[in-house]
Amino acid sequence: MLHDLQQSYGGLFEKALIEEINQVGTFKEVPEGFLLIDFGQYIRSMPLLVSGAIKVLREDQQGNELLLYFLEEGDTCAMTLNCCLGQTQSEIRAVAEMDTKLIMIPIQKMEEWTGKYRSWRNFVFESYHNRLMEMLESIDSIAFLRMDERLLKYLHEKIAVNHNAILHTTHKEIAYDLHTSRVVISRLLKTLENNGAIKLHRNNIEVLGTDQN
Amino acid sequence: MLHDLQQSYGGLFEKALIEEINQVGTFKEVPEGFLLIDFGQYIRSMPLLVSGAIKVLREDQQGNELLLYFLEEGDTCAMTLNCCLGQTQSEIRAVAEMDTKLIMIPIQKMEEWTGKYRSWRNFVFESYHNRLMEMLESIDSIAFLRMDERLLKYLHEKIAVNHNAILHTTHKEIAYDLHTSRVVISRLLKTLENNGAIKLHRNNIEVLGTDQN
DNA sequence: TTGGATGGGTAACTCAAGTTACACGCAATT
DNA sequence: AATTGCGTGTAACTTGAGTTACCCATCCAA
Repeated sequence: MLHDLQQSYGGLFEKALIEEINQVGTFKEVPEGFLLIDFGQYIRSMPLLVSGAIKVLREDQQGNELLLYFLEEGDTCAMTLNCCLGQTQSEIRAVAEMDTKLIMIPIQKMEEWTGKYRSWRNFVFESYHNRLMEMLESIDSIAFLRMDERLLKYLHEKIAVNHNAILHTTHKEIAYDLHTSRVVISRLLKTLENNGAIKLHRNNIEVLGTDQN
Repeated sequence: MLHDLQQSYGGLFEKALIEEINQVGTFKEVPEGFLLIDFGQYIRSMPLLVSGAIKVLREDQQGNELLLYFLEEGDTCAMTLNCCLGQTQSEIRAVAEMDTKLIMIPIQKMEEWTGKYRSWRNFVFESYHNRLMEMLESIDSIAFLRMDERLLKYLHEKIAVNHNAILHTTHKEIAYDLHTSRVVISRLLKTLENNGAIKLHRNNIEVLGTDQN
């Protein structure tokens, strides 16, 4: 774990903090699709992402989902920070987008460290900042873009976190993430294919014209 | 200013911090409609709200707006926090919803105080928390509600911050805030009136069935 | 008092997106 | 080989909301 820690957070945290994390943190490895946090759950520890990616989702009253953003290496879950501090329930669902490695920090340490380590404080502030920016991005997409534009953006985000221009997913799952119906996604994907932006296959989508090809 | 400070933040901050704020902060009083921050501006000070309310907006590429949330007494602008720390430009526009009193803190103090005062740290964290929750609320509304529901919710939020069930506003302004067109708002308002939820007058809307009546 | 600006009402049309329904192929299981 | 479930394609219809156009009323300044 120490190696992973130094790899991902060595440049960010001072030595003493790295050591503390190494002592009180627990290493966790979860497979793709693993449900890390669900709505209404109380959170007892805070995740630091070492590798992989996490999908953060919101749910409406009918149980339909909406993707908020992805977390990647070096990120932490700001919503978790919130819940820890406020002792409130989780407002979001977090699912492993791929096989993912994390270090879990007991929440008691959080408060302690914010007083003790300047680098930790800055890290927490920066996490909040990043999450707010991602929420803004998300609002922009939902409020200002048409579904076809949102879809294309989604595909490119997904490529970025997966480092692979071939997305192993289904139309149904995309529809869940974008809070629409499968039929709509199939229709729009077909149009994108006709425009030469992507190629459709069973269970995967090849996105053309990206750096990952 | 000291009086206002103690009124709004006395229970929150320790004495020493209140005194520091009193020394370095500058009191500011702005009229309704005053543009406090605009997109792209660099921010040199951070506002603490003493009384009144502030409307925080996002803009799309065509220059159309979208209301994100309101700030009230005891709040601060988390987006400002962000911008101060990151030295980046403002991502939002902030407009006084009514005559508003603020205390402006030079941003250099922010960093200093987060190390020095626990109450300040908690205040900043809590502000971030509140803003994230409001962004979530905002996303819920945009993504999950129909325009008529969003409109009704908007009216009630507006009543809450104005402490008055008669809203002095125009259909056009509501349309801006909800990122739609005046015609759509007029249509929906008329339906609400026919359902007995509101009464329409020139330049003001009376919302029925609230505590403020 | 007249003309312009602003606020609001309403009809008619367009379009993006959601819904329903059904067809077909692929893959795993029996 | 037959069954079942899943992933996808597509047509036909519905609906919420954006657009255009034109109406009238109020208010204010020239």
